[in-house]
This record gives sequence, structure tokens and C-alpha cells, in this order.
Amino acid sequence: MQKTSSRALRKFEKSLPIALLRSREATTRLFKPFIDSHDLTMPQWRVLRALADADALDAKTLAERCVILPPSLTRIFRGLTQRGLIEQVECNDARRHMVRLTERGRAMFEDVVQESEPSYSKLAEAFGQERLDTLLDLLNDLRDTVQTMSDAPQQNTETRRVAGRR
Amino acid sequence: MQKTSSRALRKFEKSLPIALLRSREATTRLFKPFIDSHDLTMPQWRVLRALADADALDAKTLAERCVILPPSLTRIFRGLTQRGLIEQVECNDARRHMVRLTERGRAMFEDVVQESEPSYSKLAEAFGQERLDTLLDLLNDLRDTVQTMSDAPQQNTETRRVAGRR
DNA sequence: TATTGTTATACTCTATAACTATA
DNA sequence: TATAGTTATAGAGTATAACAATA
Repeated sequence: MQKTSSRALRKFEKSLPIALLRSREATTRLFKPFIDSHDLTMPQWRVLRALADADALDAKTLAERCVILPPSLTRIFRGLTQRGLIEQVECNDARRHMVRLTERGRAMFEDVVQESEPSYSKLAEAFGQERLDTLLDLLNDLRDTVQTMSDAPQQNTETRRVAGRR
Repeated sequence: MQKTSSRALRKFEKSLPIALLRSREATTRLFKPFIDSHDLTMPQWRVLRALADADALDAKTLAERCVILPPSLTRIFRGLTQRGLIEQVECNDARRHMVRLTERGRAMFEDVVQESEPSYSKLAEAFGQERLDTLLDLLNDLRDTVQTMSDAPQQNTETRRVAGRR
């Protein structure tokens, strides 16, 4: 097995943003019940997930990694702090709002990971672990590529005029 | 070039739903200006995009393809119809709300495609057309795989107990 | 009786700007 | 003067349930 593709894609399926959205929707639907059962929203879960890999992170980093705008993050901090899942950490730079998981927060994170593991294994088996790894690599590289493009958007003056409206 | 991966992924980057979200966010940011300049929201654009590949589609199909819930789609139909971009089509089954692009709608679609083409080309060049094709195949296959899993979620009774909370 | 879509409602997220505090 | 984060606010999407119309 391990085919890369067995059928031609319809035109609609060649749209990258839409393909990403639909794949995410399907994948999320698979794991969302485990998030829901702990009364977490998906953005809240992303914050816990990000903090689980780090000792502590500031709001700016979390906003970037979790794709959450600062105003939303402020609200999310409030909710997670009130529930005792995260706590603020002192920081040299007093402007920064640094947070980390509490013990309770880490326990909840581990619970969710453990409960969703069977679904992940089934997915890895059905889709292929190798292809899953390839997909993750491509996704992360794509993001890096686009971000690099955005950082230096006007390197090629040849293309500049094309952006103009008719 | 055309490397599959040059660096080890951080733990956080191995989360499939999050990787999909971040890649989509980056990709969308690249193309969103062209949607914005026509006063379209992303969901509205997805509807136009889906209709551009078909003669006419009903609400249910559009909801699935565009990842939009029925209540949102009702509102989107209203907005696009008022602007003369889509129109209702008669249908044998009177329950179905079938729509298609108007000439004006198709013209706007073509405008957006044409204006965003340079950005797409730059991305394809920077990321590699082959890898982009591979990514699209993997994304669409992933979606199919998950949907198949969801259709028959309890085939393996061995895993059923694991879903229980402790 | 099942399906399709709309309406109603509550909540959350998105997005921008204005503001505060700190560097 | 620039940066980090919060507050305020408007708008759009998310999600469910209840309903109407049709099959």
C-alpha cells in the first residue's frame, strides 16, 4: 500500500487553503470529543499543548504558535488561570505576561493525550505512520516557506506590477 | 533541493490539527488580501470557489465542501444573492436550495484567481511544485481516511474500553 | 417518518483601534 | 520611541435545538 495518490484531484481539491481547512476539520472532529469532555475550547487546548512542551512562554510566543490573536489570548489566560490550569511566572521584562502549566494543568494535558491516543493510533495505522510524518514535515516547511516569503515580499520587482488591480 | 525535511520537528509541531491550522493561517494570509479587496469573507470565497467548479450545487453539498454549517450558509446565500454573485436554480426536489454563479459572480471569481496567481506561482517556486502536489494529495487522502474512520468508528471492540474516563 | 433548509439563540473567535505600562 | 499586553467594540463564525416544508 502506502500509495501517494490513487485518484485525480478535482479542481476544488487543488486549492491549498481549502484542502488545509477540510483536513483540519476532519482531524479536529476526531479529537474534539476528548477536548470537549474536559470543558476546553480548541484554542484553550492549543495553549495547554504549547505550554506542555515548554517551561514557560509569554503571550506573544503563544499567540504566534497557537494562532490566537492577543485579545483572545487575554481572555483565554483569564479562563485557564481561574480554573487553576496555568499560572503567571515572574519575568525580567515586566511588560511580558509569562505563564506556565500548573500541576493540575499538566495532569489535564496528560489525561487528554492518553484518552486520545487510541484514536491517534488508529489514524496512524489507517493512513500510514510514514505518510503522517511526511505530511507533518511538509506542513511545517510550508509554513516556514510562506513566512519567509511574507518577510521579504518584494524581492522580485518584475512581479510587483502584477499585483495592481485592472 | 526538494528535501522532505531538514530539521527535527519540535514536539508541538507534531500535533496534526495544530500543524494544519498554522499552515492554513500562513497560506491564507498570503491570499487573503485578494479576497478582501473584493469585499468577500473567506467563507463567501469558498462558496464561490466551489461553485466555479460545478454548474450548480445544493446547500448540503456546499456545507460539506466548504466546511460551513447550514445556518452560516443561509446567511452567506443571502449576502451573495443580494450582491448578484449567485442565483437560485430550480430543482426537482423542492426542499433543496440549489445555487449557481451568476455571470457577475464568475467574473469576480476569475478576477480573484488572476490577481492571486503571481503569489501562487511564487509559492510553488519557493516550495516546489512537486512537493505542493504531494501535500495536496496527502491532505485529501487524510480527509478521506478520517471520514472513513468516522463512518465506522467501533469496528475494533478492543479499543472501546480505552475511551472511558478514569 | 426522514430529509432539507431556515430561524432563533448563545457563545466564541476575529479583527482593529485605542490605551496603559514598561523598556 | 518602540514593544507587550489589555480593553473596547463590532462583526462574523460555531454550535444546538426547534421549526417548517417537502419527500
